[in-house]
Amino acid sequence: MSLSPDMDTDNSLANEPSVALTVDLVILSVRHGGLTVLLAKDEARHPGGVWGLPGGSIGESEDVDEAADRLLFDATGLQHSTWHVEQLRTYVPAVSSAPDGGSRSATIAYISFMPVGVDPLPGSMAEAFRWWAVDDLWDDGPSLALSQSQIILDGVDRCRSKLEYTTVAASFLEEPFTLGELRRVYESVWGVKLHHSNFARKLTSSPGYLIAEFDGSPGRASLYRRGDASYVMPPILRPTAEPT
Amino acid sequence: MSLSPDMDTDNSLANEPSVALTVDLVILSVRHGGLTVLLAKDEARHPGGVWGLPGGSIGESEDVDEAADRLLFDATGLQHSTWHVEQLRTYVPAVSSAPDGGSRSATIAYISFMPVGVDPLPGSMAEAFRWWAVDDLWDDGPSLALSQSQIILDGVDRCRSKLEYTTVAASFLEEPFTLGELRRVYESVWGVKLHHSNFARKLTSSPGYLIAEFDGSPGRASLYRRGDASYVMPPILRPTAEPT
DNA sequence: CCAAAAGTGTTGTGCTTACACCCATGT
DNA sequence: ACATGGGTGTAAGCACAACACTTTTGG
Repeated sequence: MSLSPDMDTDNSLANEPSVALTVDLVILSVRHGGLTVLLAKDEARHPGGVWGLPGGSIGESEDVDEAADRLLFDATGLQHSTWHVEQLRTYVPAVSSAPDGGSRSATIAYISFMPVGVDPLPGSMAEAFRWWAVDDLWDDGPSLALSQSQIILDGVDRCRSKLEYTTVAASFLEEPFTLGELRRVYESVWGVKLHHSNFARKLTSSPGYLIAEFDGSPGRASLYRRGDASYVMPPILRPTAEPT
Repeated sequence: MSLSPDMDTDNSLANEPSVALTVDLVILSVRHGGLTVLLAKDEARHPGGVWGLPGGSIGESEDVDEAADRLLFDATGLQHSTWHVEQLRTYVPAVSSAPDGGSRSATIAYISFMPVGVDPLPGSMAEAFRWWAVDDLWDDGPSLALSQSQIILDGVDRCRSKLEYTTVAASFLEEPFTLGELRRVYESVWGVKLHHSNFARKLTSSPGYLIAEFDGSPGRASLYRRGDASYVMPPILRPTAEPT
């Protein structure tokens, strides 16, 4: 049917139209007891005074992962060596549905987790940054482009499920942290309540998740740092309403 | 440091260089007791007589998911409505490391699972297709571009881990299938042996995974179809050497 | 003095594992 | 007849959930 080797499936690197290749960052954090996302009011990237995801384009000397690292630095002003950054997904709408109607756009979305206490510096780029609670985004939130909403939704989904079987929850916290703080991360992201004692047992027995830094007695909370493990074994399953 | 709003982080859709935006397909199947990947010998996409992943470029009237669907049809000649297709990752090397040295390339990789009994039709495009065992790919396999090897590795990793907590294993089989066939999919992909009785109990008790079509007595195997569930609850964990 | 948070202990339940056993089919 | 594959049963072991209890800190 569409076996057309000469026009559509052929891609000899020359006759491509101009493609706007951009990186969008879904930077998440746990603040005020809920999951929040960092949005930017950037007239260049999001014209019309609307809020949107921070990001930018890829430099010639860097690959896309390096570009995401650099743009994350641009948006937050801080090194992120201990933070979690991963590619989320790439969005390429049909040309006809592109905003300007004519040119191809491709958006490579990344997701990153940032601890509290780390705040972006809005000054240098005349951009305004703000944390928005993701639960209120669709009710009280700012006006967002449809594609941006979809990217945020996908990023939040990825975040929620990654907490189950990886150790990324700890990257929402600055070291050292207590088990109670870590538990509140899970509770805030998932919107559930977890048993403090069983939670502590499960996390401390997961090999490589946590490194005890200060051993606390019943009154004083123990302090921990992130271990080397990336995966939690066995996984920490959400108590209610597992996906079916 | 790299807070350079005017040149690097600005991406007003106009001044982008030509970007070759292509879709690569990692089409996996379980054949001869092991995981296999479909490679194409396509002079247009992979010059020099080397093997590579099937794929192509995105048409103007379609988004990237639709393009992956269409290209999957082109490579296999068969509709895939019941098969599993998902985006894997996007690869954008630095411009300096591109094959022709000058232009930007972006490869959006998709992964798809195909049952046995479905074979691609190589004729119409003068392309040669072949299934290659992924375990032998690095020893006895064809010469592959480095980027293609990386994409295949990432796809196989994604496949192996998705078997644990989703129902995609069933998409490696044509309906109806028996629990033994499904068990051999897990065993082939993971390279392990599973207890037949406990495996059957676990799978049949996972809500929505399987729909019994023919109820077998102890001698005759029951036949099943895929259910509506996408996730396995609880997950089927690999017996040996879980990730840490 | 009381509330909240963190650590420790205990017990029952449920699931998984491992193994044994049975039934039907095909060669 | 026997090997193979599939289905059923069961006892041991383990993990987890739920709850009670203690200790410290903070107001």
